[in-house]
Amino acid sequence: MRHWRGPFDRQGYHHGNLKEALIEAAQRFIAERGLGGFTLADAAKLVGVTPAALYRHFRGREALVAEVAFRGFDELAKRLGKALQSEGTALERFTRMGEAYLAFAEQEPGFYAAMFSAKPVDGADCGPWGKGASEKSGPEGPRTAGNAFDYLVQALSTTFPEGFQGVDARFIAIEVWALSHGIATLDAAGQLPKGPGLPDKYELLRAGVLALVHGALKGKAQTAGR
Amino acid sequence: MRHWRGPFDRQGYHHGNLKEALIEAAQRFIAERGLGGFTLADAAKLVGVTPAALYRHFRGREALVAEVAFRGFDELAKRLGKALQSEGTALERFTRMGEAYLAFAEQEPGFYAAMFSAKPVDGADCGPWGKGASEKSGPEGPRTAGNAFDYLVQALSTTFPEGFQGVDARFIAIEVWALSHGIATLDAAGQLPKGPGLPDKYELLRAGVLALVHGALKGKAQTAGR
DNA sequence: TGTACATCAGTGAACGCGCGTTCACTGATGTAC
DNA sequence: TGTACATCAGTGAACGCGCGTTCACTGATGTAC
Repeated sequence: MRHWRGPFDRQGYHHGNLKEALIEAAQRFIAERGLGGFTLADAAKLVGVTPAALYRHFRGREALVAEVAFRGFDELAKRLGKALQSEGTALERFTRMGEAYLAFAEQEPGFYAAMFSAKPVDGADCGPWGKGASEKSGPEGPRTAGNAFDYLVQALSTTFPEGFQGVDARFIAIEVWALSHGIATLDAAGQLPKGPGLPDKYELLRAGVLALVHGALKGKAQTAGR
Repeated sequence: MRHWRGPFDRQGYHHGNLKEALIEAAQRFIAERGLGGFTLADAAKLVGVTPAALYRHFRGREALVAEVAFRGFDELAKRLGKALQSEGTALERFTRMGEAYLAFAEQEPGFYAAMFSAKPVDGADCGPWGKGASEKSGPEGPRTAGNAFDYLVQALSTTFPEGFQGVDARFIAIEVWALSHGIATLDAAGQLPKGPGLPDKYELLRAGVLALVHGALKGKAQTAGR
């Protein structure tokens, strides 16, 4: 067993860690060129391997992209989980989760694009509301860390233990996720207005989330019977 | 001047309305197959024309997609403007704008994908916050209907004339847009959770927007000095 | 310790395909006389 | 009213390219004896 020297290193006939290297290359190219601009030939070339070698590890292009998306959901869940378990008050930790989400989308555009642009593969259950990568059982036994959406619901319950006056926490969680996703994608597309007097995306999300949490019930009451 | 018989009709050597027909075909295929899955050959074939004919009307593929995006922003502005000027109370009209946005994204996925997935063409100023298609001057003189984002800011000011206690209406407008965009894109990707006890996207947006409007200031106060 | 062997990750050449784009050409059209 | 002409929208063939995928083959590796 040869040692792994880095994702794009290569010594000798066998790569040693081709699968991981291909995933990392795909992630990089998707980030740079978008999901549609990513090609297997590019990834293979970066890794220093013939395109055909890819088929020893993946069924094809779609499977590679699906794996990138899968890893992305896993990584996002990890980051949200970490923020949820960080120090400080519950509100601080909750706020940190939002920042972690936006930072993830900005720092890992390859992951993010694969996660939310790819057509969901049939049978794959790894969306934000799926069982999540972390629940799948691997050779080292099932990992039960839960998924990103669960983390969000959990954070809402912990941060606002008084509840939301009967409103389902999942309702608010979906709102929060949608706002986060909207901010992240508009920002990534360069369509989030910026300028003096306008808030940055972190401020935008923080204020928005708190408004959603505090205003949900009031808004509901005002439009009751509509 | 021959009469136009429908976008995909064709009689004789000259098409008569090829430019419009190509735009409509592109919109349809982008809706069906995504921006990356759309090809000029498909569009030309549907319209009943050689691919080369396209170059009489567009510089290339990118220009055609940009035109679709352009039309999309125009159409969206029209729909929002119509909702804004509809009957009923200010709040009803405001709510109707949100519904119009989600309906547009659902009914016109070709437009929506072109608008928000396409890389912005340099020189083109037709994003949600750009000058907008409607302000461009055409042969019949400048149309000054304004753009979609302006409509939103205007609706906020009209619906809540008491203001937002010093908070810039644009701030709230961006939040509302981001939430709308997030809900629309998650829904389009099939990643909006659905089920008994969970709200549909219209309810989600309506409650969320009202929460954003009413909760913005409270949220800001709570996190002041952070 | 040395050797034969099974395994299988990666090779390299080739495939069929469809893409966007170009080019000289053609034929329908409307207009000037 | 008829005819010559300019215009230009669409043709059709071809281009170079790069894609994802396949296939029989090869050579490095670890293991059994």
